[in-house]
Amino acid sequence: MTVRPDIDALLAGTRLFKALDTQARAAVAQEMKEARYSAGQSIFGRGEPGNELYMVLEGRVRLSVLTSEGRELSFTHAVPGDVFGEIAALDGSPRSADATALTDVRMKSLSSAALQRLLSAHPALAKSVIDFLCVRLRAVSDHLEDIALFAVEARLARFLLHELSMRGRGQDGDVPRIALGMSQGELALLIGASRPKVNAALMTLESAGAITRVGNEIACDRGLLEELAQQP
Amino acid sequence: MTVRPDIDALLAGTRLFKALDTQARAAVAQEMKEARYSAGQSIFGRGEPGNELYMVLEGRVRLSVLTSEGRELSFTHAVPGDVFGEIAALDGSPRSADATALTDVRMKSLSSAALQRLLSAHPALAKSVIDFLCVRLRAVSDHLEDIALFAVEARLARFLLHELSMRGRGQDGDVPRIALGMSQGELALLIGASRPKVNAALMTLESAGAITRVGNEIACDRGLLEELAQQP
DNA sequence: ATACCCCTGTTCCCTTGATAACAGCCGGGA
DNA sequence: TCCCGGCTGTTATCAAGGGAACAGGGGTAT
Repeated sequence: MTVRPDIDALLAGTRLFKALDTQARAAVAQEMKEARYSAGQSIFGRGEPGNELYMVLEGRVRLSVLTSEGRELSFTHAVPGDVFGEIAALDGSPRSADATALTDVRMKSLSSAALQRLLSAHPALAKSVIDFLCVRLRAVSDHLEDIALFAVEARLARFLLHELSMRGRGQDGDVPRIALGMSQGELALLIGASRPKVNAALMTLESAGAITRVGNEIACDRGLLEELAQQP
Repeated sequence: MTVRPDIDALLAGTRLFKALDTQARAAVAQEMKEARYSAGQSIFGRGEPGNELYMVLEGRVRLSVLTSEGRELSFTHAVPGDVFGEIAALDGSPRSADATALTDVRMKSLSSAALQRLLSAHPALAKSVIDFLCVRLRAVSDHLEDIALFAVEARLARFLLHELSMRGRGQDGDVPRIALGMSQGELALLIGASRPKVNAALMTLESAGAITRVGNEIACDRGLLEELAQQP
C-alpha cells in the first residue's frame, strides 16, 4: 500500500484543482486534513449542513439518495482522485445526497471556509471550479437521460462504456478491461434497476460477446457495447 | 406587451448575474444581443459547438434530448428571466441538449467570448456562476431522483410543487395557482412519462382534491400534493 | 360553413421490470 | 472443521407503464 501517495500529484490530476500553479496547489494541500472512515460508515447524510469537501485517497464512497419508503439510487461512486461533497461546500446549502464508505476509506478534506478563502486568493481556482461543475452537470444529465430513455441492458452497456472512458486502461488495439470493484447489488443502484435484472443483463451482454468476465475484471468489446447502448 | 422590459432588472433577477454591482451589470447588458426565434424553431442542437448563452425575455424554450429511436425527454423549460445554454458557453464543449422554441421567443444572447472577458474583469461574476451551476446541479439531481424512484403520479405532484416554489404566486393562506402554459404532451416529456399516463395522473390528483383546474390554471393544495409526492 | 389540426380524455393490449424466493458458492471466523 | 453471511445465478408472479388507437371539442384558416 502506498504510504504517502503524492498529494500534490493527486490535486494536479483532479479537475477541481488542475488549473492551479504549483504554488497555489501547495496552498490547497496545506489546508487539507486527513479523514478516515471504515467500511459501511456514513460520511454525511442528505439535509445535513455541509462544511467540507473530500478528495478520496484510498477506497470507495457511494453517493446516493434514499426515499422514505426505502428505495435507493446511487448517483456515482467516488474512487481515488475523485472529489465529492463540493456542492454544499460551495453554495452553503445542505447536503444533497448521502455519502457512505463502501470500503475503508482514506481521504483529505477541505473546509468550505478554506475553500472560500482559496477562491478569493486564486482567481484561477474559480475557473477550475466552473469547469468542474460543468463536467458534473453533463454527467448527471447523461445519467438522467440513460435512466429515462434506455432499457436496463442498454444502461448497463452505457455504464461500462462510461467506466472505460473514465478509468479504462488497456491501450491501443488491446481488449480493454474494467475492474468494477463492486457487487451486482451496487451496480444495480448505479444503473437504477433491480439486482436480478442487472444479473440477467450481464448474462445477455456476455452471450452477445460484448463482455467477457475474467476473474473480477470485465473485458469489453467497445464496438459491440456501443451498438447495444443504442437499443431501446 | 412590454416593449422595453428593463434588461437590467431581468439581469438582477437572474442567479447568474444577481451578485454583480450595477456597473458590472451594465457591462453585461452592453454585451448582450437581441435574438428572436419563432414557434417550433430549433435554437441549437446537441453536439453543435456552443458559442453563446441566452436569457429569455418572452416566450418558452424546451431543453430536451432525443434518442436515435425517437424517444424524448425534456430537462426543463426556460421562461422569461431564465438563462440557458450556459454549460457549453462556459466550458467550450458541444451543446449537451437541444433547445427548441415552443412559442415565439425573444431573448438576449451573450457570446462565450464576452462571457470569458466578463469573468476575468469581474471576479464577483465567478461566484455568481458557481452558485448558478450549483442550483442547476441540484435541480438535475432532483429530476433524476424523481424519475428513478417515484411513480408517475408522485412525479406529477413533485413537478407541481416545484413549479409552485419557482413561479408560484398566490401568497399567504390563499390557494396557490399555477399557469402551466404547456400541453399535456409537453408535461409528459418533462415528467418522463407517456401522455395518457399524465392525463390519468392529473385526473387522479384532481379527484383526490390535490388540484382543481380553473381555465388553464391549476389551483393546488400544497399539503395534499406533498403527501402524494411521497408515495411509491 | 367546412375542413383541418391539435389538444384532451379514455380504453386495451402487451412489454418491461420489480419483488420475492431459493439454491449454490466462496471466504472468513469460531 | 463447520457455520454463517454475502454474493451470484435463476425462476415465477404481478404491477406499472408504454404504445396505438379512437372519440369529442375548440380554434383557425380556407
